[in-house]
Amino acid sequence: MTHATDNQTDKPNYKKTLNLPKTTFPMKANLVQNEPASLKRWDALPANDKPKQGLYHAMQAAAEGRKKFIFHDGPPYANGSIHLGHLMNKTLKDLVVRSKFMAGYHCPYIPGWDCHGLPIEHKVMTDLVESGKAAKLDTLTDDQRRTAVRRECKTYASKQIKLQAGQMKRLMTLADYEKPYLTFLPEFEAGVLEVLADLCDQGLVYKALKPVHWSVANETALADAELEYQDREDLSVYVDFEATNPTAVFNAFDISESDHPGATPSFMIWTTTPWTLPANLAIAVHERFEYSLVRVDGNLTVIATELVEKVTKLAKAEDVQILAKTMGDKLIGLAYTHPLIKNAPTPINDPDADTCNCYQLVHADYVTLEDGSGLVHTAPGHGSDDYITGLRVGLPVYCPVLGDGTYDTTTPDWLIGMSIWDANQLIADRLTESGHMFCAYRFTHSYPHDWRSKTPVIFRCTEQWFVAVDQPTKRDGHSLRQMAMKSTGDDRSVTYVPAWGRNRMRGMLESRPDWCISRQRSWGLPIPAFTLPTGDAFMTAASVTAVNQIIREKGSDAWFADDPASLLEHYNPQTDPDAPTELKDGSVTFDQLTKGQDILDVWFESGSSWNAVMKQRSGGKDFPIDLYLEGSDQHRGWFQLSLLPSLGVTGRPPFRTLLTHGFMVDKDGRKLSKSAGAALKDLFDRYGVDVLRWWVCSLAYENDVKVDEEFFKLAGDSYRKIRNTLKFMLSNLNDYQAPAEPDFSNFHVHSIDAWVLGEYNTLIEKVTNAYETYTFHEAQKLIYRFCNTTLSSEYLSAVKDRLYCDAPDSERRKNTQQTLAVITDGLCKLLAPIMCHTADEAYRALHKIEPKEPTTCVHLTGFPKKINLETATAWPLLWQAIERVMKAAEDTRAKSDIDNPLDLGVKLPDPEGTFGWFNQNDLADICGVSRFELVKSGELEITDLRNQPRCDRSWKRDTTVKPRSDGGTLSNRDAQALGLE
RNA sequence: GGGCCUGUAGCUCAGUCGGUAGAGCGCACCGCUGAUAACGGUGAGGUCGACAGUUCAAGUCUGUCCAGGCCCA
Repeated sequence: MTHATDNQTDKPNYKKTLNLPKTTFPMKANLVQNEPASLKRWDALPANDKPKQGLYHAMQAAAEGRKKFIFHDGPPYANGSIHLGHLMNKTLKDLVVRSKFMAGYHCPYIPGWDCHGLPIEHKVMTDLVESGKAAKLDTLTDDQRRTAVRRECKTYASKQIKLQAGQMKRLMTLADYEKPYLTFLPEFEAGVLEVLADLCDQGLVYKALKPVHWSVANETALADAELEYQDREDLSVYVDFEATNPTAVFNAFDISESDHPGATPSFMIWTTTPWTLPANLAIAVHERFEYSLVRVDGNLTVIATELVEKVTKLAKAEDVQILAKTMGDKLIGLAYTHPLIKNAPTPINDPDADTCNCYQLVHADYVTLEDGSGLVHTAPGHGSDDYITGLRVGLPVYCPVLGDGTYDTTTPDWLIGMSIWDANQLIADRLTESGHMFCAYRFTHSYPHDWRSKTPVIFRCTEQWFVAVDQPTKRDGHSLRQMAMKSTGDDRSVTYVPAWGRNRMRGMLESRPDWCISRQRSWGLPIPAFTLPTGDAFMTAASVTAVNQIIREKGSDAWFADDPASLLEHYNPQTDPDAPTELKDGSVTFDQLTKGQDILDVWFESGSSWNAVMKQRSGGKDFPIDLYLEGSDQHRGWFQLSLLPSLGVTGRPPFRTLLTHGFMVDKDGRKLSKSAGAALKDLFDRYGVDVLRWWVCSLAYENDVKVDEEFFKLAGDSYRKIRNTLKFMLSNLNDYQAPAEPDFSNFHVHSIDAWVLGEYNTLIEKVTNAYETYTFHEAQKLIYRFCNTTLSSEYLSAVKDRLYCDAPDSERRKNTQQTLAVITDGLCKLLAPIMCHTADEAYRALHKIEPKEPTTCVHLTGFPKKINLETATAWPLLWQAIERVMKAAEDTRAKSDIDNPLDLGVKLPDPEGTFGWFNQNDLADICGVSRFELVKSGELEITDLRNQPRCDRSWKRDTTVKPRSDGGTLSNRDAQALGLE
């Protein structure tokens, strides 16, 4: 063999005789340019004989016949670009889809969008007003106008879906994007109405006047999930309501007639919503609290004893004197005079209401001594507690506030037509003038707001449709709440990840009120209810089913286009046991009905997706669903509102496992601002999706997730570490042709190759297990640790010498190359769900796939199988010894002028012969030294080998180095590699 | 105000049944220059949110408080 000589020393230059690493796999990932190319290549993947192509369909075709894993997408709202929250949610879901496939399941995934609802309608209406088209709408009939608005909304939503789907595809998420579920599609709408019909059938749907959260800005009732809490400054007032009969009050306090004070006593109430005072019909006290009759600066008033000091201090009262005390139950039934209204008013829509129980003191359990005066202002038309109290003691449901937030004609003249927000101050002023105001101050508290308009919400009584939570079902008499408590209780029918989701959900189900499912808007699925000439509502299971036949065929626009008679074309009152008698006996015909104006709460639609998508598309097979995965806010949202309909209809929960993730917060742990959460497009372009996915995968997602620019940079750093490890392995496999099946028969149990393959086996087991249990950050950590520590710093740095310097075909080198090939292949597969692009890039480089060949793809493989190979059991002990050696070597180098570890030798005492079977060349390579010797006794010794000859080729100073025939100084191994003696 | 959750190194996180606090990143220093916009080694760095309690012993159990998140009132 000939080789070049070094000009300066005249010695042979051996560099060109080494098997130096070489690969087409670049160090620089260039993700932003190269990821789209991968996406394009995957899109071209054929899916067997199926008409559809692309990676998703190829995977489905490959998975046919496997055990199914049913996973269901919670629909994001079809509005705006996707943001950091979507990044986390969609990536986590994709980790499930991909890891389930790789683990050997068939996991189809249908993406969905929540398309109806206020935010879109609001946006569209704003645009229509701005473009001047809104005026035209006013010239149309109601049905025409709503149809026109709906058309615009549909166009808008479709555009948003296209935008988001494109971004989700760029995120490399796999799903059936050609056939998503959209809540405005007739097929979906029909699936929702099926659920509604079944709930009607179970006797759970009713219409009633109830106080609901009402958005004044949008003139609609709001669901709990449509509220968001914001700080708001309000006027807080303490008001004296004069007793009608002073003597009765004094008697209640057991004051003898001779001691009666000469003034009229009052009852002091506290409220933060002065605008509800005109609707006051009662004052609630707690029968077991003690109340005091107090003289405050000359006035007589009643306050809970415990709160006297607090309240009077607040008002800066100077002279406070407690005259007498009594228990709350003595006060019940005492009458008072409303400071603003002479006679108790009757509700505008119920002129016959009985008002004889108004303006009295009543008992209520919810009275506390935390705030206020211990006497609670009660307005049944404006509060949920108040409503219940009103029902109990026989008060009318009086709500003098109209949908637009102004007072109706039953209020005093000076309030009629006025906005409640303006009335707050005016009412306070009036009370001050009339001497009823004890104290008023402004304060800030957290208050519910309409999530869309960001305006404060009020409680207001309206006619709404409800799903009853405590009503027994006709099926077995169990109420939704009972079934829900069972499913979150001990029967363990649902698994919660993390486990505390169970308690959280349980707490919410325990206390939730009936579900208000109606909305007063246009963009949604109409509630197919009719009004009879008597004014009564008509909606039965059979009528809903009948109308649904039309909707399934024509879509919900038919509700607005068709008349009642044609909508009820398939309805026969004779066969409907719940039909109203006037329809049964024919005294009322269909054309005398009027169509209801309400649409369904969007949560009812998404809450029916288990039926409208999963059951319906699979003919009932894909139910119940294995996994729902969403943010922890969905405990109240989609999770709960899917659970309730499913329990009502099927008697069982729709899901087997609920997995929740936390929210993004800033680097200080604070709520993320809107602007900080945006700008995802930018992140794609700066870091690449593989880096973003790697970052998501690293998150302890069950808690809040801190997000900051810095973290993406760090994720980029560790991405590069993985990439470099892959690159190094690939570059040492350049001259390696893998056999069809790897053969480990000539591997020594004590070899370092066997050791690393043992570590690799452990990795496979732990990582696949981590995927299985959705602990993706564990998988990420294990993979990173394996690349960084096991491979890069331990194995690869040890085998570098044999890869470079051994004869290319030496058994030792070939064994190591086979090891590398197997590990690289397996690593690509374990990484595939996370770094989709890079894993496939490395996999194709490993198998030397031509760039134009599209069919080889790591994503169509599966997780690697463990290698059947024994590993020496003494390795853990050996590594402990090696750690001591490394420290000693570092010590020696620090204390001397030796720089290069190859100038060192090691003598390790091994009196028991524990390490006797290990190859001492392996040990030297692991430590990066030239010689490693096991000795029977003595201390660990690091020797200076600088006076020993150094191999010109491998730079090692082992015992075989000597001058060779080519003029160089070489070790035996290097001489052999060059064919020299 | 209530329910659920979180707080451990500068950062991200482990820490099982209560038994002398761990890893990675970053940082500092050293080496290599045949993984090179790489690679290897060594090291510093902690009142475990605070306070009290139970215990021979508390990051771990109990209580109170502080800070933050989600959901609700």
